Amino acid sequence: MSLQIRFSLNEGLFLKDPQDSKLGKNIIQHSILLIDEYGFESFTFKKLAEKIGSTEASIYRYFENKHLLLIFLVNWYWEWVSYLIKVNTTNVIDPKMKLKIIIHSFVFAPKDNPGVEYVNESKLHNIVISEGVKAYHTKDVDKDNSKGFFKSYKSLANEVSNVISEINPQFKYPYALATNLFEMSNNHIYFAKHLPRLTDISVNGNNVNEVETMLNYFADKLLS
Amino acid sequence: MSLQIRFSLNEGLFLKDPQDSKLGKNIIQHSILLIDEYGFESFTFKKLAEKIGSTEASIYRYFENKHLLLIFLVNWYWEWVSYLIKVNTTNVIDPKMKLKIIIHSFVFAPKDNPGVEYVNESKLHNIVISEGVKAYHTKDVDKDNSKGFFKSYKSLANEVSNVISEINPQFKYPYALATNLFEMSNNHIYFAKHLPRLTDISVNGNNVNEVETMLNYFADKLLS
DNA sequence: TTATAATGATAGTAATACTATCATAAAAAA
DNA sequence: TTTTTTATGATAGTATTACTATCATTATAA
Repeated sequence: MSLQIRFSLNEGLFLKDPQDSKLGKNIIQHSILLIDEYGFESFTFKKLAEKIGSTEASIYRYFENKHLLLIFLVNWYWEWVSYLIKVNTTNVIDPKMKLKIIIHSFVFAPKDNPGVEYVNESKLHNIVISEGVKAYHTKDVDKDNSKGFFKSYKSLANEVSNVISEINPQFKYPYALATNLFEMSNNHIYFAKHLPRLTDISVNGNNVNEVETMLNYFADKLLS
Repeated sequence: MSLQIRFSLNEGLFLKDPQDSKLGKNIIQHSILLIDEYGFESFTFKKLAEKIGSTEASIYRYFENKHLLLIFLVNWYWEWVSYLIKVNTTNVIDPKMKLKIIIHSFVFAPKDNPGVEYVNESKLHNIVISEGVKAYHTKDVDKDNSKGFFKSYKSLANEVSNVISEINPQFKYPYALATNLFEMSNNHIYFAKHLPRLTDISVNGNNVNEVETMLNYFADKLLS
């Protein structure tokens, strides 16, 4: 019954592809649960090993360190969003409609078809919202970037910027708008939950309708 | 000759106000230099102690941990920006002009009058850009927020949102636009330097003119 | 059935993030 | 000035983290 999705993520991110083995899938599954529960700083390979009844040494055979694991998860998420967008926009020609669907796809990503048994997309989305920026806010960012660790995000931004340029070829900032839509989405969901005075929208439970409305408003207005 | 600016920061951020003593000022001064140099993760109180010829124990008498020190620095930065905005917008009545000056103030904050001898505003700005998000992306965010640790940022966002509402009282997202201008500024300076495919602008040296132009364009368009 | 690869078990190390205690120096009060 | 208080320095110690190394065992594939 379940989709057998398997993303080709940058091979530098892992020592051994975790998508290929039971233990690897376990690492992915429970690292998502634990990072969501403890936060990235308090998450350790030791806790993870205990949780899955394995050992630190075994986990280190898959990931060099927890930072690369985080980048892996974030990439997985963006690949998943790209996949959703691709599926939802096939046969859509109107670029305005496309952008609407794109926005819907990533704001509601975790609600749409949970596709892989060992990935809790909703919690992964929470991780991207709460910890995602830490993937590229490090002193290693240039080194990591040169290894292609952010390719998933960059190619997604590229696709969205193309749609933006289709809507309005004169618009000067298609990349900035594309990334800003993603960043705003994550930021304002986070603000609504934790720092509500920094936003106008509210998120009740996991109802992110207001975020979608806001992003559509911003996009429409900027591209008009 | 130098301005004797002294910001009243939330007292929960420190055990002893570092602005009150030679050692305290040394801690601030060199923590900025070291965080800028090593990044927040690799920055330790031990390294800082060595650098200023003091001891870990002494630094712990000022700050409970490096995370609170980071929040302190970020707050200091936002107080500094608030101060600049206040100075630059006195006697300006036109809200559109006000917003232009606000944008200019925070994009060029480090270039305008370095005001405090022991704070390198330019490097502090770099820290806010590279590490600032980590101040509130933690599992303690709600606890920290309830202690008022993010008040400086929230009150700045509030002031800017008031100007936005003056320009266009019908605009539905004054807070979101205000915070987005700040976040975009930091993000896209960072992108331009490290992940250029995620933005349209470029930053040559420390020339952030294109960022200012972009933010003005976004603000104008959204509020028209 | 034997080789090969994957995992587990255990141990060990350097660094981090602290806490505690006591001595000394500097500043303020008497 | 002398005393008291406060700030800082020096040193030591602990639990945890982020690994690395080695060897044994169990699956899997040849």
